[in-house]
Amino acid sequence: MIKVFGLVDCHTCYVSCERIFNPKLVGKPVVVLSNNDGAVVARSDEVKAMGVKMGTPYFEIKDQVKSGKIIACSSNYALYQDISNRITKVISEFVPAYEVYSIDESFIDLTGINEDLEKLCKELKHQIYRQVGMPVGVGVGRTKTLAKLNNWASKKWKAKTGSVVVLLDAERQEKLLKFADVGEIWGIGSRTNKRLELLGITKANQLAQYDSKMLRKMFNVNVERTARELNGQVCFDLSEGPEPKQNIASTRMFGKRAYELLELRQAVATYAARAAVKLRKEKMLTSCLQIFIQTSRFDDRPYSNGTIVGLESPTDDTRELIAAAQAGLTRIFRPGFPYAKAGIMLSQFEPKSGYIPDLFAKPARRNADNLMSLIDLVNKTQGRGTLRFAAEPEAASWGMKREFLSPAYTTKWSELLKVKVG
DNA sequence: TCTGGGGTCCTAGGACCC
DNA sequence: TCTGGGGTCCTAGGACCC
Repeated sequence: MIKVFGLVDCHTCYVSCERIFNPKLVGKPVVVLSNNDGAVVARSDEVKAMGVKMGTPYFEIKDQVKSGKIIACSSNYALYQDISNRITKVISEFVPAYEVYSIDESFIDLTGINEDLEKLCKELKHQIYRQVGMPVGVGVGRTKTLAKLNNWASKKWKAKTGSVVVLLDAERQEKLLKFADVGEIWGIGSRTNKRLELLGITKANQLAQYDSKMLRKMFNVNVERTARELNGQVCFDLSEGPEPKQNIASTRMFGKRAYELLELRQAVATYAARAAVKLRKEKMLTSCLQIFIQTSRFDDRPYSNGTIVGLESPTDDTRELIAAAQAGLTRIFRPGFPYAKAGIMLSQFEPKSGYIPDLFAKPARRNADNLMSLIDLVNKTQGRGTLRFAAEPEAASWGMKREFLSPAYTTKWSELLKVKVG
């Protein structure tokens, strides 16, 4: 059976999320800022037209924000995730199989659907807009890589007002490959792009025609697969259901430099607790915790260090993880540096169900499971931070800056949108 | 002054084994 | 001058993604 893949992608996702609940932002130049209001992570079309690049540091556009030329929003991931979940629900009602690829993209499997696919995708787009308020584009092709590229084309080809591009016959697909730069292809990043240029490969069709065995030799198996996919040969299949995570990270830049061990201890405890929540959500136990601290990479005298702390026995107990993180921190902390960032990473997981501690393992603390479930439940229903460990401060000097935060419209009762009638 | 966070996969190279 | 040849496993780092 010949496969058909689609890619549904939210148009300027975070900006559109903000616009759903604040229609005043529609048609205006809007950016969404990263954590700590550090840099631009999403731009509306109006802002793109002004020449503001992705990743621009906030201070470079501060004047335009102050003077009202650009509207800034702090990122509100709880809101974006909630919108994303609603979109997934609409998709799930439309197609037999799909893969949530990221917060703003999903692959859909259209194989064997005996309908006008363009019409079907337009209807899907329409329903997502009607039910959730999110504008999306859809690209359809013989492989994931082609679906991605066709989705890109849906934004580039002005004639395609419907934002749905379906290319299933080789000739029409080839036309796009001739038009698209290799750098636009999914899986070809800036490094590979530069090296391909040296070989004289600048357009997607040239990569498709290049000897794939040579590509494997000169680059790696992924570049080879990407080239094959451009020819319609499926190398990346749909993966249904999220793969179990292999790593869990919680890392943050500080809102303000931290110098004292105490500040870092608090930060690290907060991150460890956050990672522990994610771990329990995955229903996994970890036996390896990594911790790192670093000054800003723009500092004259940078210091960066990390260490690995093995856990005595696999655990998902926040207290164990905080203790391990503190032990690691003591090893790598050096006084006198302006620390800008710290982080925790967990790895080496095993499923919690069916875990049998070995005879000599350190026993889990009493009632650990009940305590952790209770904490998670309270924090989920009453808001993050309602219950926390003593090592985590309520408000920290190094905490996140979020000057332009929108309300939690959909995830906190107290911040539900109020509608006036009459 | 101010520059994101969280992932995955692949590869090269070292350690170790017989 | 020449200096086994496979394996496996692990890790750090690179490259990519959104």
